[in-house]
Amino acid sequence: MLLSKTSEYGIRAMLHLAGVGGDEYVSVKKISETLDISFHFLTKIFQQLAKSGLIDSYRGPNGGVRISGSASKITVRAVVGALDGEDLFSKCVLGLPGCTKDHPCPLHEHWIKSRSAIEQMMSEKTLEDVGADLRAGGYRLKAGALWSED
Amino acid sequence: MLLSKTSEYGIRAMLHLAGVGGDEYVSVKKISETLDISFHFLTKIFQQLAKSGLIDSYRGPNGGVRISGSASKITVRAVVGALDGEDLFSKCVLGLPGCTKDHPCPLHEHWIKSRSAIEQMMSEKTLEDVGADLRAGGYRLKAGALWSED
DNA sequence: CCGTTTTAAGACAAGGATATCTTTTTTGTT
DNA sequence: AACAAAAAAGATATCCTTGTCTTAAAACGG
Ligand code: FES
Ligand code: FES
Repeated sequence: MLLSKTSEYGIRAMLHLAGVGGDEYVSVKKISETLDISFHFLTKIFQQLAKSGLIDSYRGPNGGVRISGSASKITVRAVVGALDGEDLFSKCVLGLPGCTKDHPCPLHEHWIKSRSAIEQMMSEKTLEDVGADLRAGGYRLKAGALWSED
Repeated sequence: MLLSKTSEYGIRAMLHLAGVGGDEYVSVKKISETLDISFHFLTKIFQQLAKSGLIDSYRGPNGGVRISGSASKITVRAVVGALDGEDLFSKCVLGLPGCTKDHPCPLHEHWIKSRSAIEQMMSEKTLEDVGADLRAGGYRLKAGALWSED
């Protein structure tokens, strides 16, 4: 699998926040119910995203999480980096240590092209872009239903 | 991680066999020592590859494994398919069930392009091609040393 | 001040991937 | 026939990811 469940859930949750828009705090409970993701697991994921500075969190009644700063400055690439780390974007496809042009495995030249394509794809998608797509309709963030705010 | 350890090891072992060339049986023990891969684990992997028809195996003294049929007909793509299955080449990047144009997630259009690029990269690399590359020199299949037959 | 809502943090359980070990079966050699 | 070499098969162990549960801390409203 390309991404861990942690990243899959984390991206879906962040894209959902982008779709909702605004700078209101949304409770993790609500998000987990809307997207059919385990509440406790999602809580852990948001804690990681908070430590990475991608979200703000606030406790107490009407608390929750929200995208930190501007959604136009955060990319899917950043979310993956915060949750899964840099391995996908830096490591050898065969798992050999030190993937460089000087010590290539037989797939190196081809792999780094695909790897860059993935990274670029994730880097050019800002949360703001996806939020607009979601609101325009036709896309989904969970099984069985098109996106809606709640 | 893109590929499981099973696929990483399996590809390295198959590429090694391609580098050795010929239709002699090579013992799994020898391969595991040459590539620094756990012998027992590699045995399991070759058993899967045998069931998929990508290798022949033979027991007893001077037995071992060899590429089945022609190395020019087997691709890295086929090895991954046999060991990790088709998920990488068919599933939604966000893990949603049923990745199709009709029920797209917000990353669908971009992801299927990257996904196809990966599949094509792996499909155009035959074992024969890589075997020739290895023998020409300059590539590695293990940490710390360029490829050699043993 | 007290109770409720919410995130934070930590403990724990279930599962799969990875790794190791032992036994069995096949084959070749002496 | 006896022995050795090698893959096949199965049992078990270790680790990491995933998932659940419990308790603590913060914030708000009455
Ligand atoms: S060394 Fe293998 S992809 Fe770079
Ligand atoms: S539906 Fe998500 S990649 Fe196709």
